[in-house]
Amino acid sequence: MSAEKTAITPTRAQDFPEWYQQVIKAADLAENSETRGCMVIKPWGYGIWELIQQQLDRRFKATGHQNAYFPLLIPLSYLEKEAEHAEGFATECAVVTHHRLEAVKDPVTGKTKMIPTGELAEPYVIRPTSETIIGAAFARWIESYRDLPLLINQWANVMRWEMRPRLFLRTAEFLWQEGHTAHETKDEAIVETRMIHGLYEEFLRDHLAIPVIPGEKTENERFPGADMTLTVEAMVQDCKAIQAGTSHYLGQNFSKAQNISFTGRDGAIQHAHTTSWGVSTRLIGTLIMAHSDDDGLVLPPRVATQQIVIMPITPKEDSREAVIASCHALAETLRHQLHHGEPLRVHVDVRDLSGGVKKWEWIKKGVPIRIEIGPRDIETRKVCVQRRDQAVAAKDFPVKEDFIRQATEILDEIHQNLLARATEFRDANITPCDSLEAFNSHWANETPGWLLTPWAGTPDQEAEISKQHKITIRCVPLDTVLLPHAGEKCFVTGKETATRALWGRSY
RNA sequence: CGGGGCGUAGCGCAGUCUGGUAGCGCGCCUCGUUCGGGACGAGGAGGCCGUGGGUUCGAAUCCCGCCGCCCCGACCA
Repeated sequence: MSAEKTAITPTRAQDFPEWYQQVIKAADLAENSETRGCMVIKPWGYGIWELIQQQLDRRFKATGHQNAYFPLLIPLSYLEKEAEHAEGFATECAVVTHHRLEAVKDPVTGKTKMIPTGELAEPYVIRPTSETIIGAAFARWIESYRDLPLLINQWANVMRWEMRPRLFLRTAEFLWQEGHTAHETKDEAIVETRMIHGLYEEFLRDHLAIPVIPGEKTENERFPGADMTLTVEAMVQDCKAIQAGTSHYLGQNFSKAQNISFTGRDGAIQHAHTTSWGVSTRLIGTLIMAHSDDDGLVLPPRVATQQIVIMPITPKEDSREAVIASCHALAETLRHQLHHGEPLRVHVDVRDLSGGVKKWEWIKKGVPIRIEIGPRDIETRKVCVQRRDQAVAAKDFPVKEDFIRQATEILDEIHQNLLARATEFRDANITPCDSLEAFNSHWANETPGWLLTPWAGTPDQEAEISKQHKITIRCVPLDTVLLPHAGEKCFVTGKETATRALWGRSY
């Protein structure tokens, strides 16, 4: 076996999209289902989502939001109320038109067919997002300025009839959270929109170890019906951009269309200012592409379904029981430790498989720390520690008690290493650019990084450049983001400008 | 939704041109030898060849419809 052999074929460099699919398969995260464009999320993948959910939910609650649940099916007429918004979704919705199935037996073949009957007077749309149905509820619930702000979040599935699905990144049905809030004033609504934007940025950084560029979408790229769309843009290992989360200020557009109004402090009827914001199972696709390597998945510790896997090494029958007991005892001790407020997630793999097979399985699944304990380790009171952020062959043999003490620190160290690695990669692949010529030639590269340019162009100019190079303005980065400067004059119009646009290919 | 490719065992594929009711590798199960390591040997299980129809004595193979998947576009909150 050659030293270069990788657990995943092809490698990232050989065929990135195929590598991505193979990582998902090797880590047993998800698979395509019989239902078009939809995936089955398997336990190892769903566990990641549950952790994302729990940790984000805690942050939403801490910032004053409450969870609620709204119907999956939205009356068609609700979408008709908000024209601009509805146009943005119209072509990709699944529509429910019947409410009964009738079993009909074919007299010739004897086979039973199910025929939809009972056509609905008004069809329902399977929610592509819930602005309209939640807005209708808000219209009922809000009467006075005293009812504001109304801060609601929903964990749900939504459906968009995607033409080109990709596991986790773009599936027809996906899981997400959608926050919907209503406020008395524009300022308050914008504070909310920005607060959530910041929350997403921190979550990506501190929980998923993904450094993002926070910024605002241009008018062309905005959510249909929004006055302002904020985004967090992640760069993955083929230098493409992934919009990892968005937060929208919807102005009074939706509240006027849906009559979300209230009596103000001055007694006058006013329309509320609303926001909406969300992240989805796409985060899982983003973290796979951001961190994984040619041996498979690499999980950031805070969202690892299991953080530590202990593998008993039992070469001799007479010491077998003692080794396994020792592994369980260590696991139990570790489970009593807290890592960012949560008990360590530790698994003992007692399956009767050869050690090498087990070890590689957990490498491919991306477990942050692997522990091996054999008869010799019991005698020396040491444990064999291997880390997913280090070379496969790298091993450390600390005294067991020392490891127990250091376990949570090692997890944090792994997190920091992943974040540092991803940040370094991102920064190396963002280039300042203020010349049209350099800009145009840049996109001929095989995996072009992002360009940061001074920008004062029109939406039409933006659209033309986008089409020409198959790129988009990912965002206009926030002032607080420190990126290298590239002159003061727009690379297209030559006008002086303080605005910087970040261009790139995206998923 | 346009252009191309493909549906045969859990996975990857051969067989299709030149019809004669299925084969290889990996995986899986059993036994044995191994084993601080992605082991080896022997034996075994598993498929109405995507689906509906047609041609034929006979169809994985030929013809027509449908469904699904993959790649490239268009679309993508």
